[in-house]
Amino acid sequence: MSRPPPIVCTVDVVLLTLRDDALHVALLERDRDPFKGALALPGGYIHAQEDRSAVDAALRMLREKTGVAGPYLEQLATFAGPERDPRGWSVSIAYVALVAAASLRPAEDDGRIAVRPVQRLAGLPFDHKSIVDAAVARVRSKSQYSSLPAHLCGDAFTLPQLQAVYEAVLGEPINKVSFRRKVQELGMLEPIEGGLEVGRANRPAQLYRLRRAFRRSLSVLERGLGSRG
Amino acid sequence: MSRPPPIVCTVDVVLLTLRDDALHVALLERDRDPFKGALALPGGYIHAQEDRSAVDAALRMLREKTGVAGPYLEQLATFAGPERDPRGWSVSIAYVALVAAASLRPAEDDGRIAVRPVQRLAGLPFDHKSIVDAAVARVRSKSQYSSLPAHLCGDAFTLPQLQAVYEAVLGEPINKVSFRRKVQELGMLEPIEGGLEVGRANRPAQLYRLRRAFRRSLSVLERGLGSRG
DNA sequence: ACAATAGTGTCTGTTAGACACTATGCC
DNA sequence: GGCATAGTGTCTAACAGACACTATTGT
Repeated sequence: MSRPPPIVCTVDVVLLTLRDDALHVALLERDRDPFKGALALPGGYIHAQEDRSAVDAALRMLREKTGVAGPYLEQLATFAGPERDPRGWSVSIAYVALVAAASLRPAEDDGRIAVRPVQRLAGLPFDHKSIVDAAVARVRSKSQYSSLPAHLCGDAFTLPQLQAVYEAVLGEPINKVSFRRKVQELGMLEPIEGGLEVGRANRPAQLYRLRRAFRRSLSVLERGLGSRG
Repeated sequence: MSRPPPIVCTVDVVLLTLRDDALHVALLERDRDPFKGALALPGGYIHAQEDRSAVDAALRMLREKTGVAGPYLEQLATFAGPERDPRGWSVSIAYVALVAAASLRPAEDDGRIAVRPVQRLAGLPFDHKSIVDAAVARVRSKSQYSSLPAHLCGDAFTLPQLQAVYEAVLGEPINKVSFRRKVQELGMLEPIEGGLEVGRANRPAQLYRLRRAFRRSLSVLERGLGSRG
């Protein structure tokens, strides 16, 4: 009765990025059974000796398996039950991480990860499809009223670029004036002095970056973009 | 490397109710070490043989330890780390449950539970204070744009009563007209035919109940009550 | 000059809150 | 009738979206 039951406890990370105006998820080929050889979410056992927290474990998975360091990261939900893993009752603490597309290139070129669109995902082992779906839903929902999509951009970006990211995530066009009002209200950006996008045959756009305070956290609005989604 | 680490895996429930216009949490006296005798959240080990999921485990805790059956229940977050439990690295999947105050009376009268205001909580063992704080924050946040507070009411209630519940949870007065517009928009209520609140020296109020579809789920608005929180 | 996109000013429809009014019970 | 609270009509201020205009680059 007072002896802990034999429950497997893991952390899985849904690492999302934007490519070709569509959300993509980073997957790894499993190197052991069950589902050896299948593409699955980066994840693994918590190391009680090493990890100081669950977030810590998630960051370790990302670092070791995908080379990604210091991304935006938040806990998604915990998936648990006797059916989700053929080895028996298991618990997976799932996290969502967002990175700029460029951050995934090295690991992808090395063949260490595969990047797949979140639509048309099939054949994922365990309940990883459900976990990805939950992550995408969370990201879409939070994008309506927070600075979250900015974490899909690189270090410097223009407002039109940021708007395109919001539109890709939300899946609908946004009014330019409203968008800029909201970004102003969010107050998470600072202009880069003298930084302009160059090389195109039009008026260059001002470059911005995330303010230090919002590099790994969010700015949130009372009322979001008025999407009727 | 492939052997699961010795991690304790538990479920804890923050069972909230409204009393005297203030959120209260249900606590149990711990009957064993660590923290024997202290008031703590209802919780315990997942029973791999018995529980079909984490929600299932949470419902079992509630039923066995507080007598509460069929409340509104949602996953809150998972708290994990080496410090939160003196026995070592532990994982607690935390849930929030809401019930009408009357539902707690039997267990409270039997001395099986203690009901305490969520403000002025002190001396909780483990990281239970943090868990309660997170639960309260979640409830307040979600109350701004959903039918969640209705689960703190009994089976039948009037709109003025429901508004008082929202105001107690949100901690600020709400405009009557706006409130009724939002409730209408949420569409989670149905009037009880011929049901009127009686016995008071004024015009009686119409009684409502939650529509069947919303008995254990939420109705959500695009834009919430315009609180400037 | 022209093409193309960045960025802004302004108008209008929608929505939320204030206020006041009517409705209906008990005494 | 008077009191108290339920429930509604309506005005106004705030806000979001549409539109059009100006700004600034490369060619």
